[in-house]
Amino acid sequence: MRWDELSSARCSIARTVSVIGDRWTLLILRDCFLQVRRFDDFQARLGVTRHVLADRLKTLWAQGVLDKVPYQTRPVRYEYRLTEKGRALHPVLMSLVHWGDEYMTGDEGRPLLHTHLACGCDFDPVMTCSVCGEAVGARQVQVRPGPGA
Amino acid sequence: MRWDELSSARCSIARTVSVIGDRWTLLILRDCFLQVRRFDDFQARLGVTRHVLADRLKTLWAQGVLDKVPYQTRPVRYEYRLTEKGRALHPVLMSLVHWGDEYMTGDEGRPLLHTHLACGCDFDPVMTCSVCGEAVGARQVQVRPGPGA
DNA sequence: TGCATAAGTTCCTTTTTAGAACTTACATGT
DNA sequence: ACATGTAAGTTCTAAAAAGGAACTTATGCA
Repeated sequence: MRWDELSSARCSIARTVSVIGDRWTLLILRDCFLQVRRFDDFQARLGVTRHVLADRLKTLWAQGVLDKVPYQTRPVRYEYRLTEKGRALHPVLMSLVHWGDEYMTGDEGRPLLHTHLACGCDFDPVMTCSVCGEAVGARQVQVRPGPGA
Repeated sequence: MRWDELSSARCSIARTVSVIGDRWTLLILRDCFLQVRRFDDFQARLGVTRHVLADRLKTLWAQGVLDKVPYQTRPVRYEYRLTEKGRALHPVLMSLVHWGDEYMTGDEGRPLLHTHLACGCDFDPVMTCSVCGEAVGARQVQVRPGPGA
């Protein structure tokens, strides 16, 4: 399976990975959720080469994950903002953060704390079942073919 | 920031991405959750080159995400199984699946359905707050430096 | 002996990335 | 007018990674 075939695989993970399954793309998205919006800001924060950054931003825009919004004219310059489709990646990023907090944090403690504004508390993300609301573990999930299989 | 510097960044996403932020690694993990365990099975299912597969499995083993378990002697052969650290990546994979189901599925419907064995229903994963139990949206999360910042 | 199996490894070519400089279209200060 | 600065890329070359196919190792089986 080559990279460009991934998006047509009959697998939602493969399709998602075809859009965001890249080291730099995930870090760009992290910064998007932290309100970073401009080319040079991404570049300075990430240390990615400008070439790769331009390529990844173009892909994310083409996929409808990011929107280009003009923030000045003469010359026209655009900033990048998450679309609704992009904001829907929030659980992915939160899952990545949580795993890093749990398994990649040393004695110094976690780098960032997250506050749930609705209840005012620092929290960890918990993956739950949309039907019964209980937390879902890996061993409680069974998979079977769907209509698109 | 070079790739090998990622793991030492003061960011849990960067640290997580330094382990699993690769197209093939994510697909390998997908197959691990689907009970694929042997080299040739991964290779046949993914179509990844054997070279890259060997490299990614070695990295995942070195990071404690996969365990090598001998399943025969003469010659000794090992199969790869998720460790507890590896199973903890389940929410990441479920988030990726769900986003793909929502945004990358055509008219034919989703490729796979997931049943929550505890309640017996097909479900979608919902990211909730560990404190209040409510669903958490991107705009209800505020970030601030933690002890490891 | 000859063929098959499983898990890699090796070799060579193609693609991607890193790093630094260059370009374009303006605004601002001297 | 002219030099300098800013933002968002683009271009160029060398280095690193990935693709593809064949080869290796250790063993079982006919």
